[in-house]
Amino acid sequence: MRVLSRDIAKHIGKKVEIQGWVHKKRLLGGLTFINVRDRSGLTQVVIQDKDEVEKLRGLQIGTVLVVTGTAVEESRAPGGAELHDPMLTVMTSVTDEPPIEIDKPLGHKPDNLDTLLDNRPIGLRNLQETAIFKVQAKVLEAFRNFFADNDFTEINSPKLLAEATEGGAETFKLDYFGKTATLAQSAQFYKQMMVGVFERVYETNPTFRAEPSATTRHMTEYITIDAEIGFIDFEELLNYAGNCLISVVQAVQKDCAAALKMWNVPEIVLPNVGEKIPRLTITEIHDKFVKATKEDHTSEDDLAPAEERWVCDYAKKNLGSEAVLVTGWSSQSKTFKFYHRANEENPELADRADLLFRGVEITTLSMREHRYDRLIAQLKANGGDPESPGYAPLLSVYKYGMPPHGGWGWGLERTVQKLLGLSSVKEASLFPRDINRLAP
RNA sequence: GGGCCUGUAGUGAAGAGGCCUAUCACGUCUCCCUGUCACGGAGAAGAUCGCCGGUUCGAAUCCGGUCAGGCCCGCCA
Repeated sequence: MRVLSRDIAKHIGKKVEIQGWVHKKRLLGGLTFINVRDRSGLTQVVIQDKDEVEKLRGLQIGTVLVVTGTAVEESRAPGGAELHDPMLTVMTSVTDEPPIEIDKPLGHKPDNLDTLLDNRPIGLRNLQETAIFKVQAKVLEAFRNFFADNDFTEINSPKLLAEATEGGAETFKLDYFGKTATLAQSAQFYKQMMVGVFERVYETNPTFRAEPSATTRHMTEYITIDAEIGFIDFEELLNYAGNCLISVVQAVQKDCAAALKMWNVPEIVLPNVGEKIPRLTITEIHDKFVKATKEDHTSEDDLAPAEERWVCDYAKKNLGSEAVLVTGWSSQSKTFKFYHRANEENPELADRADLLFRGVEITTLSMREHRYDRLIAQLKANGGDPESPGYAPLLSVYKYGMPPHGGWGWGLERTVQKLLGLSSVKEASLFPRDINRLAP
């Protein structure tokens, strides 16, 4: 009966069997320590019998073992317990040394990112790398909990589409039995349609962008946490997003303390649950940024990357939050998409915001235009054809009754990147895809 | 797409015209070591310095090209 490393301390004095990978060997002559890795962590095994040690001769880290031994309480052992008088059985022997070290932190210098990613299948066994994806899993779990608590239904929309319609990002095209298909650049239209069915929906799926972006925050495939909420106003939408971020961060702080420590994450400065994420308009940020840096972006209708970094730092120092909701977007610029809704009192502005966290945009949220006639007018003004098969299914739901609604697209990897202070978003993806990487 | 930068054993780094027959650390191999946890000690193997060409008496080092990456900007989330 297999016992996991995390449960060794519950079996003190008993003979137990563990199964896992050799993670580290330390030979001290008459005494040998090995660490055996399983899904719950490491077990220290103390070997004194020379014949047992000999079984490991020539075998490398990664060798898969069955070890039976006596669980012993030992204050000098990591975790307070270890296995004594072990009997080793090699399940899978490994004679090749790993191409990348797995028993100590790997370098994350940008210059060496390529090596790190080329060796991903093995490098991810490094516990520091594993921790990134434990955090990612926790983030996803926290999102799901947030959505469940708020009565959302999880959906999965198709990623193979007939044509690109949303506008904005470039799409990937591929052969589809002689026709051209595109990979979904977002779940936008489908989640909007599903508001007419479920009111509140979300999905956590990949999305594909054929943008030639070569930066530390872009990938061609990434996971978005897409949410869409019916019967909501802009103010409520902003609060939903803010509360969602806070609850996700708190879940990570509560359950991933070891990972945060491993990555030397400084204290995360955010408001408490129920309090509001600070809001600043684009204009306010432009003005403050000019004063602080003499760098002028006041004529632009979007924030420059340097402004995004600066304003999060500013808010951390002055507003008690490393997250900022950026409002005050123009409804007259190309940042305004045809399905966005202009503000009722000030039609020059859009009911739209970006959520910035630790210097990067992690979420875009907006209210959608739900009034059929206005939506058609906005689409036409944008050059779109309401009769085209790309728009007709979406438009039909507005014809047959949609409430005011809004939602967001939230970048999972960016969130994890910023949570752990990783230098590139690619480090927060198991197998990242970018402009020049398609493997592994 | 534009600008700037990098490429040296499996991994990470040093070397910036001759001291290079290329140095160090980790890893690997052999030996010693009974409380290690980035164990320690002694020794060994492992690199035609990304590739092609040029300058030079002499190139890891300078120049040109090329390939592979990175960072910032643009685009975009």
